[in-house]
Amino acid sequence: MADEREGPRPNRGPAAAADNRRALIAAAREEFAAGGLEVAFSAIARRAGVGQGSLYRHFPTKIELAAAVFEDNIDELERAGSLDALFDAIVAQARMSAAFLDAVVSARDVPAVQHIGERMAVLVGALLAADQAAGRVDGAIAREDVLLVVTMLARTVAAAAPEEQADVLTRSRALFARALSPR
Amino acid sequence: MADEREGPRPNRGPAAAADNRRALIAAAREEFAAGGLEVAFSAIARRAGVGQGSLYRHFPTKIELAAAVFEDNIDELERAGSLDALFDAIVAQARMSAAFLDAVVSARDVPAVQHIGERMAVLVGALLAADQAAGRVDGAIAREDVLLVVTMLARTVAAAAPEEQADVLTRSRALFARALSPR
Amino acid sequence: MADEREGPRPNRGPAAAADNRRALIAAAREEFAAGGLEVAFSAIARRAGVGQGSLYRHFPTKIELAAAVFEDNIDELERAGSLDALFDAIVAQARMSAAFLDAVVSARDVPAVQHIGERMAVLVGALLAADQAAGRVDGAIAREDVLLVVTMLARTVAAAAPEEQADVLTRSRALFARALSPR
Amino acid sequence: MADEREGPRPNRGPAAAADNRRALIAAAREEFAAGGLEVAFSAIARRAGVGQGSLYRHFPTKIELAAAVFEDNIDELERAGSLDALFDAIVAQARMSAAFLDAVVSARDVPAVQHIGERMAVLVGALLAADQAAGRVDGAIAREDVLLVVTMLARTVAAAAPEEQADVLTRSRALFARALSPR
DNA sequence: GATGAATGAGTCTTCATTCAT
DNA sequence: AATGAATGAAGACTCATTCAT
Repeated sequence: MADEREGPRPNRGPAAAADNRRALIAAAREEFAAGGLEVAFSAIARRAGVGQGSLYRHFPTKIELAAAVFEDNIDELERAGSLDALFDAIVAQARMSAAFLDAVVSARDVPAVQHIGERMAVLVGALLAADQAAGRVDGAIAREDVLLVVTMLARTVAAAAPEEQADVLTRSRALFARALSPR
Repeated sequence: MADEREGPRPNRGPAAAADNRRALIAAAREEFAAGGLEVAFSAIARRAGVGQGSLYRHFPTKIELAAAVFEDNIDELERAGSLDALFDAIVAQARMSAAFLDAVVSARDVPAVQHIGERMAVLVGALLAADQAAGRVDGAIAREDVLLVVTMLARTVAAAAPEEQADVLTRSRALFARALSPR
Repeated sequence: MADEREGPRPNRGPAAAADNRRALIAAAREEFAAGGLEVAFSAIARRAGVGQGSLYRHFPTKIELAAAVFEDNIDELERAGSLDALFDAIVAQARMSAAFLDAVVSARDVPAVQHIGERMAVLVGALLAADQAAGRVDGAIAREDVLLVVTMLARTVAAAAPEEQADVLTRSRALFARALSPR
Repeated sequence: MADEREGPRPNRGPAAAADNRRALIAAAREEFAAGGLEVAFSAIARRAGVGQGSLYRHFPTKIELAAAVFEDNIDELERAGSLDALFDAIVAQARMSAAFLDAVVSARDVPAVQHIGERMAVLVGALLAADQAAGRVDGAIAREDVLLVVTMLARTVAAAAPEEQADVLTRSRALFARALSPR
C-alpha cells in the first residue's frame, strides 16, 4: 500500500489509525512472506506508507505484529474440514506461517501469541478427532504430532528454492500421509 | 579456540595459514551451533584469534565457511550404519546442520556446497539401500525422501525451545519411523 | 496522578481544564524529581492522565511547566524562618530544585521564571536580614551569595549517588556554615 | 578537526589509529565543553573526521571518552601549587570538568574513571596538606571537603550564563575562601 | 599472507511537535 | 478545549567489507 510515495505524508490525524493498522498488517504480511521475520521494521513502515512512530505505537514488538498478521491467517485455516485441507492451507501460507512459527519459539509468553496457539490447538484437535473418527488417521496420533507436522510442512516449503517447491511439497505430503495413516 | 585472548597477536605471516584455517573452522562451528548463521563474522574471527582480513581470505562468504564446517561434520555422519543412526547423528549436530541447510538454499551453485550435497546423497543412498534390503524401510522410499527427513529433523530440533527438545525429538522420530517403515 | 490508567479517557471537554492543569503539575513534579528535566513530555502527559495536546496547550515549553511546579514548591520554602531552615527545605526538594535551576539558565526571559526569581530574592533577602540581625550570619554576605549557596546545595545533593548523599550533605552544610558565619 | 568535510573519507588503514584517537579526544573536548555530556556521539565522530565505528572501537562508552579527555586535563591541574591555583585551573576548564563530574557519578566502577579519581585525590591531598602547613587553610578541612568545593565550583561556573560568569565566579571564590580559611 | 583498524550504511528506537476530530 | 494518533528527524549501535601496513 502506498508504496514508493515521495515527500512527507500529511498528518491525517487519528482518523488514520484504523487504516494505518490495516496497512501495517498488509505490509507486514508481504514483507514477512518475502523475507521472513528478518525484514527491517522500517521497511514495513515504508511499505505501509506509515511513519515509523506509528508502527511502534500499533505494534511495539515484531512478535505482536507477526501475531496480528497470523491472526488473520488463522481465519482461513479454520475453514479447513480435514487435516489434509489444513495442510493445504498451511502450505499456501507457508512462508508467513514459518516466519510466525519461528517467532513463537522465542515468545510463548506474549499474550497475542498464546491466543493464536490456543486457536491452533483447538482447530487441530477438532480436525484430528474428525479424521480419526472417519478412519483417515491412526488413533495413536496426538494433537501435538499434528502441530509438529504443520510446523515442519510450513518450514520445509518456505525454505525450498522455487524450482524445488513442487517436488518438496509432493514428497513431504506423501511422507506425512504415511506417518498419519492407520496401520 | 584461542578465545578471550588479550592484546595484539604477533603477525606470524604465511606460516599461520593452515593453523588459521583450522581455528576458523573450529570457531565457526561453535558460533554457528550457538547462534545459527546470524553470528557476526567479526565474532568468528575474534573467537578464532585471527584477523578479520584472514577470515575473508580463507572464506570469502559465509556459505563457504559453513560448508567447510559441515564437510567436517559429514565425516561423522558417514560412520552411521543405518538411517536410524544417521538420524541420531544429525540430531546431535542439529543446530549446525540446520544452519548449514539454511545457507544451502541460497547457494546451490557454490562448488563447496555441491560437494557436500554429493557426499550426502551417496551416504543416504547407501544407507537407504541397506535398510531396504534388511526390510527396515519401505521400498517406495526414495533417496530424496530421506534427505527431506534429515532436513526436517535438523530444523525441527534446532528450532525447538530447550524445554521442548526432548518431546519434539521423540515425536518427530516416531512420525518418521511410521513414514518410512514398510507397509 | 491517575497513573497506569487503561483505555481511552473520555473527552471531558473544557471542564477538564483546571483539573488537567493540576494533574500535569503533580505529574511533572514526580517525573522531574525522579529523572530531572530530561524526562519525556509524553511521560508526563501519560502520568497525568492527560492528552499530549493538552499538555502543550497548558505549558508550551518545559520551562513553563517547571516554573509552575517550582512556584508550588516555593510556598513551602516560604515557611522557613531562617536561612538554615531554607537550606533544609531546599535539600528536601533537591532534585526538583536542581532541575528547575538548570532550566532557568536558558530562560531568564520567561515571565514565569522571572516571577519565581523575584519571590526567591524577596524570601532570601528577608531571611538574610533576620539572620544578620541575630548575629547568625556575617554582615558581608549579600543576597546573591545566599542564592548561590542555595543553587550549589541543590545541585550537589541532587547529583550525589544515593550512598553518598548523607556524607555530601553533611560536608556541604558544614562548608557553607563556615562561609556564612560571622568572623 | 577536519570539520565540515565532504564525501567519504579514504581508508587510511591502521596508521590512522593514533591520529584518530587524538582527533577524537580533541573533538570530544570541544563538544563536551560546548554542550556537556549530552552531545551526540555521532557529532563527536563527525567533528573528529572519523567514522562512527572507529569512535566506538576507541571508546566503547561515553564515559571512557570523557575519562580520556579529562585525563589530559589533569596534567594541567597537577601544575597547580596551591588549592587556589587548583581552583583557578578548574574554573578555566569548568565546562569540561562539570561534564566529567556528572559522568563520574554514574560510573565509579569504570577503571578509567577510578584512575582519575585517584589522581585527583592524591593531588588535592598534597595541595591541602601544603596549604594547611602554610596556615592558609584551616586544619579541620578534609580532602573530601576540597573535592566537594572543586565539584561545586566547576558546576557553578559551567552552568552560569555568560553575562553572569564573572559575578558568579567572584562570589563563589569568596565564599569558599571564607569556608576554608583558618578560624 | 596476516593483521586489525577504518569506514559508513543500515536498523532500531525514542521523542518533540503537529493536527484532525 | 481535550484527545491521542501521526509524523519524521535524530541518535545509538552493529556489522559487512575494505585496505594500509
